[in-house]
Amino acid sequence: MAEPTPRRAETRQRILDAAGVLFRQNGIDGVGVDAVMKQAGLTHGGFYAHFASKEALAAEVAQTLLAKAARSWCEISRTEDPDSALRRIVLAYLNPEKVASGLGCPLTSLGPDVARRSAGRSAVGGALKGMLEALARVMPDTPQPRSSAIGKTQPGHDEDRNRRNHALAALSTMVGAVILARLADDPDLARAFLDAAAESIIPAPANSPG
Amino acid sequence: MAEPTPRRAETRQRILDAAGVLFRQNGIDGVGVDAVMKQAGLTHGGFYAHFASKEALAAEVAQTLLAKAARSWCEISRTEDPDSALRRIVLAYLNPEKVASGLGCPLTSLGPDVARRSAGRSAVGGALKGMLEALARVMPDTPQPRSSAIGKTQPGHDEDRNRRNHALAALSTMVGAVILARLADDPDLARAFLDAAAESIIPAPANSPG
DNA sequence: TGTACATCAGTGAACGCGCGTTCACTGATGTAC
DNA sequence: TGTACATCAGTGAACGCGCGTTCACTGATGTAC
Repeated sequence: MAEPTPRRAETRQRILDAAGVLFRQNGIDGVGVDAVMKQAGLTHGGFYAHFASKEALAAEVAQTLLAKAARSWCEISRTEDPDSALRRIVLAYLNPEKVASGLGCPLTSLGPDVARRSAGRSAVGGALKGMLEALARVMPDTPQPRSSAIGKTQPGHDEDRNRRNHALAALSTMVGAVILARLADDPDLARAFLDAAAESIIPAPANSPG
Repeated sequence: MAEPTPRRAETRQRILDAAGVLFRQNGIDGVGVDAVMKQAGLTHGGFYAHFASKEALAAEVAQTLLAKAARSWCEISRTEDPDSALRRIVLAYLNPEKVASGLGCPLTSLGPDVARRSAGRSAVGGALKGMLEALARVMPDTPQPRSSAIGKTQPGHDEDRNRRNHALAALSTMVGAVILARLADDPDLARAFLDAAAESIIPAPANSPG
């Protein structure tokens, strides 16, 4: 009931960090509570003093990592001009070494797993919207001219809607490219997915997303 | 050593089909051999007369489903003009009911799971390339003009490279959009991912990918 | 056509194992006087 | 400063369970004569 002891909170965080690494690399079902606690430097018995269940841990891991990504994108979108912010966000997301490490955005490693668990889905909902808002803020408006718009909203509204659609598509492209790059047995093909995705999102010529 | 009996081959196919449904809906680790065999109308003991292990089944399920998708795309790309073929392929992939069912392309449900298993990765390599080739064949060349090309290859080569890059990015977008749509707890957001992805891939105005 | 036998697909009991979870206990930390 | 006690984070043995896998067996199918 009282405030959690500093030490307790720190241990809890260590468990979250350990699970963040292991779950992304091996999948939620591919890692036992035992392994998570060992990675955190503890024994498995103490786990349930910090989390109600392994499922609760998984949901919180996804939520925490996604919220961290959303905060980082918000920060970048506020401190840089839109073009360079977009560039930085996209190239960091598609960085080949990060992709190969299996770490990076949990959407690419845990997406389908989290989507199957209702606890997971509701946990990540807010962070996902945060990522989309940050991304929409740095998206260029209408890179290619759009024909036959229905034109019933005020000017400015359409721009926002357009930027939001670009953000939705761009996040889809990034998530898919990372998953497909990890799936490709051929390293050249893996790299090609990442490069093609970066090129399709970043308007200016992009030579090397490394 | 001899030819497999017709009955044997048919049973094997029933197991593959059952696993194709269950693995996509619940994940590979979320379904036991027991459940697969029950869904196929058999008992669990007979499984190992048809497959060496559950891992081998998983790899073959992914390979089979992906090869089927590649064949379907090839067929569409050969029998229709590129624009309508692309439209049909993309709208079928992003169909909201199919997405909600959890069936459809195994890349979206099993992608990260398969990517973690080396047997899985090597099993799907060929089919993945087949999908990309079919997609590249129906992709429009340079929807937006590309500036500062290095221009050292023959004309025609650049077009191919460009179409291939579009195919890589388009497949990434489709895979990501389906995963994110399933992850979104909000049905409007789910629909928005699918619509935005379709609109970003299909050049002409696309009103409803249903 | 009918009987005897070989083949083989599928059954279901059994195995060991690792998982998620519980709980009585230990040992360290912090407070009271 | 030092002792006695309460609190509490973490330990590790134990639990039941479900999983992947094996195997002796059954019952149906097909062949030989």
